[in-house]
Amino acid sequence: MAARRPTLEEVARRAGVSRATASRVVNGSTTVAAPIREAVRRAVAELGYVPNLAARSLVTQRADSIALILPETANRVFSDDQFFPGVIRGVSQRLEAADKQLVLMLVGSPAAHDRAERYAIAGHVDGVLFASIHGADPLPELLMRAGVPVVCNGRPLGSSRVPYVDVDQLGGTEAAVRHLVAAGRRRIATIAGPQDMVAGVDRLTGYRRVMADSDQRSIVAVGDFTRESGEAAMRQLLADDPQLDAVFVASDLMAHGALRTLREAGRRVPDDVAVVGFDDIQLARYCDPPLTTVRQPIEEIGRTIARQLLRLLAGEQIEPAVILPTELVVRESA
Amino acid sequence: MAARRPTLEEVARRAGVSRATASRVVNGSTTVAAPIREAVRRAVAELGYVPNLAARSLVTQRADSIALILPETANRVFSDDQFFPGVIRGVSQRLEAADKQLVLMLVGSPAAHDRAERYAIAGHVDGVLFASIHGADPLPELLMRAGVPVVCNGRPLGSSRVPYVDVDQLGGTEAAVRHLVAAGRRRIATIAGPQDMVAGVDRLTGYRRVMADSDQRSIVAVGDFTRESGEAAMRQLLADDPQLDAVFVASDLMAHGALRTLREAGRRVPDDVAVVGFDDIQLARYCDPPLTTVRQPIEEIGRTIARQLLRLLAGEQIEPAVILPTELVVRESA
DNA sequence: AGCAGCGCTGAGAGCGCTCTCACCTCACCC
DNA sequence: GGGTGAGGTGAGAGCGCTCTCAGCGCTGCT
Repeated sequence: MAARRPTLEEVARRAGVSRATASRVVNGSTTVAAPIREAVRRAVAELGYVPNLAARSLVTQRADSIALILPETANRVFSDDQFFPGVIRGVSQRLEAADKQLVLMLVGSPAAHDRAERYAIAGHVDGVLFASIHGADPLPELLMRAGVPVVCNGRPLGSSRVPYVDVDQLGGTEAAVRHLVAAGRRRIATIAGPQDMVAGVDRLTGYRRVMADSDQRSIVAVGDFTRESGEAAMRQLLADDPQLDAVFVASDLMAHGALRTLREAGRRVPDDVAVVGFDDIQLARYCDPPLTTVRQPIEEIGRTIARQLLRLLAGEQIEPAVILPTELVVRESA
Repeated sequence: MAARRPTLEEVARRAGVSRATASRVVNGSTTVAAPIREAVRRAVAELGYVPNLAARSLVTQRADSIALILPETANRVFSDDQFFPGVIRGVSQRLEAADKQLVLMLVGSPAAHDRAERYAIAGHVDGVLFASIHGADPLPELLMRAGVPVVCNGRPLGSSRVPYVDVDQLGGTEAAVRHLVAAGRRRIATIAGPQDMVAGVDRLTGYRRVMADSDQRSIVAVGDFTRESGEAAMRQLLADDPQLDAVFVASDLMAHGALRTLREAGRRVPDDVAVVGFDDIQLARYCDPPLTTVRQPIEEIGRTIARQLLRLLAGEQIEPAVILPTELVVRESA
């Protein structure tokens, strides 16, 4: 298939030096005499030599690349139009600075799950980052036990000792719901996220807590963070309690769906029903009306998980958890 | 860092066989006696053995994984809320069936570009897929010359011999613009995509062709496929020709931005201005009004580039180009 | 009885690289 | 003039695996 590629041996021969010296030049060692260095460089250029990474990592025990595992189908990953890209961008920034290759792996199916596991344990990557973990996915824990450095985005459900980085879900949610209470709303419902994800669970917990504090009854529907599910959940809520005057929606995408249902049902936002989302994705600004929502520092999450992993790789001790702040952004929908 | 992992040697010793036999069992050879096979399996399980892929691919010259390179910043990649995920899903399906690992690489910066090049040439992957190529990016051609099997999504600009898969951009565009002409629109503008991408160029060409055929003047603004650019381009068009009664927008995301500008300018859609998009992303259905657009078989693109690459890897001869059909989807915006 | 042939296993080479260690050359100094 | 050490280079081991090839014990045929 692929043309045979030149080896270091050939480069060395052409430059009239030993393999060891050629290797030194390729790897930027300074202890090589200038003329020899030049000769090797020329040989490399002429042959179009590129080191075989498999051979290199076999001896160095490093792969100089790290995996970002998104345990989702590609659909979910990308339908959320700013969360993943933001995280990825943050991760990229940090890894690029450390000259590590970022490898993205989407594991939706069980087969892909297994393959990713083997891939990571087999030493193709030096460490693994997880984003958006579903349920008590055993993979992070499993990899950690196998000796692979791991950092998660989002507190893992279940009892896990995997270090993670999360945002202040509870704080953000409570700020949002209190905002509705303070505005005089009396029947505040919520569209919760999937209850097998920690973001789904925490945002519902925050909502319930404020409701209890202000002696209001909880009105709950559950979605899965997609637009369609937001639409359906909103219909459900209107059926359950036609009198509701506010909704806290656990993601902006679901809020977008909810807005559509409200429009179809003839409710004006925010006059009849106030709506608050979560995430502050780009779309939030383009909703009609623009969405009041909870902003999370998405890129910072990416940068932070990458930084923690790099520290781990460097042999440092790292915090078991890092919590980043959230912030309520008030626009027109509430 | 990582705990020392067991080697095949240790598995063999524990099972009381040679390394060769252990290897045979691990790789599923049938020519091993059942009791020995069992013993090896047990040893593998007990030690938690996972083959070192670097060592394996060093000798087999295969990596059993293929790269999908997205030469974009993560932002652009994901803001398009259905194109990339669709392609990725299609690719995943095919590769999973072939038991190959998919490695996604986002190369936005020049540094990442170089790293990706080395990564691919260094044999970390058996082949490379490209999606959404910018300008005359030399990377595909370069990799091909280096002996790496390559297939592109989208006809590469410039003179390239890299095999590709594309949709019928011209046909789709012409259908869309003719639809506007047939509806009696007399001042049809366009918001074109970036002119360093073939999708941007072709869709503008198609528009111009129909305009010329129907003796209408072209009214052109150029965006970069993002929502913001669509918004800005629409403002530009309204300033250039306040009388325009239709717009063909080269992507749904830009169309979403354009709709907002039109609403702000007080134009009713489709009464005052008809709008047609391109892509048929999910959002199109959620626009207000729902967007008439050109659907392209996104997942099929992914499946097709993957299939072509796998055929290439298998040593087959493949077509230099495969063109997939597009289809006009009429909703309410035009 | 002898030998071909089959089913199975083990020895060993070698994939392309890095890295240790020994060595070789020169100043430079006492 | 000999010793010392710095600066540079090469030989060779070995990373963990696959795969060829030889060899083992049998069966079954001549």
